[in-house]
Amino acid sequence: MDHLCVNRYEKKGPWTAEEDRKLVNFILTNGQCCWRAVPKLAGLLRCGKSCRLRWTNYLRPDLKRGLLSDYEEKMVIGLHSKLGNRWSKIASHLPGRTDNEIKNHWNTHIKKKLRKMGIDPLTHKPLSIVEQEPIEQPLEEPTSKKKNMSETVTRLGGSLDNDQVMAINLEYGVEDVPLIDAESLELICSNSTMSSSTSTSSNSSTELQFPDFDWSDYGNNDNSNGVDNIIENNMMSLWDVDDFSSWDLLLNDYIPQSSSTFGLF
DNA sequence: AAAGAGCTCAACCGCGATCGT
DNA sequence: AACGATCGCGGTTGAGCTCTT
Repeated sequence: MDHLCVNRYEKKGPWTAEEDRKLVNFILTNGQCCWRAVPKLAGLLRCGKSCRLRWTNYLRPDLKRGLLSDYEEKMVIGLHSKLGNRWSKIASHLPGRTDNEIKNHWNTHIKKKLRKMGIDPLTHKPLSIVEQEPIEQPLEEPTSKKKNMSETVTRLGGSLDNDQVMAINLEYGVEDVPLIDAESLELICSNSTMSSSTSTSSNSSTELQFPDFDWSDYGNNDNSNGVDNIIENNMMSLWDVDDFSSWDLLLNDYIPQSSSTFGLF
């Protein structure tokens, strides 16, 4: 039993626009700290856990929205072959994506896709082989997994080159996709030279750009590991221009329309 | 047009890890 | 070292939406 959510007066279920507004306002003003105290201080009848979840999975301004691109999907498959169901680890390699989002996408799309292609989503081996072998947990054998991942990407017609595949493969990595405080947000918005495209599609055919935003300046990003930098550099190109359009809404005229935050999606 | 089936994803639950005393 | 509080993760659920018949 999680004693963070035991108060019977605490509200559950879908978040309202008003609740979202309160939480966003509070965090942008005060930053993230002590989730247990957040609901009380923000005037919410929610438990801290629920607030944290809502913020990390939905309200965080650095989140990408929409379906994963082909490239992101390939990254997820590759990372999954290496890390298994460690969704938060996988998400840490995909800036702007949450563990929950990746987990959902895996369960609803990628699993089926792989099965359709004759690949076992658990082992990343061809189903015909898997049927003859006892199930092998992905985390147990690092060396064979590198091969598996490469094979998987290749089978998918993947466009990842060897460096990218190796980068994905390396043990653990970007631990901290930096969170952004209110001050930083203002800085980013004022510095951003992004076009104000109004496209809402996350279509991978869209030419990708990313803002002139140096992540190393933010948060506790103490990754001294060069590998992480490689991964980060590769992944930064995944940022969708349109994601930053919501930041203006957050900071200026955020007028909630529904629980679908910011009415953008 | 209506009903049922199938799908998606936000939110919840429970557990283990970590931190502070 | 022990214990309670808090956090974060992965699995699961179910409401609402879309598709099919």
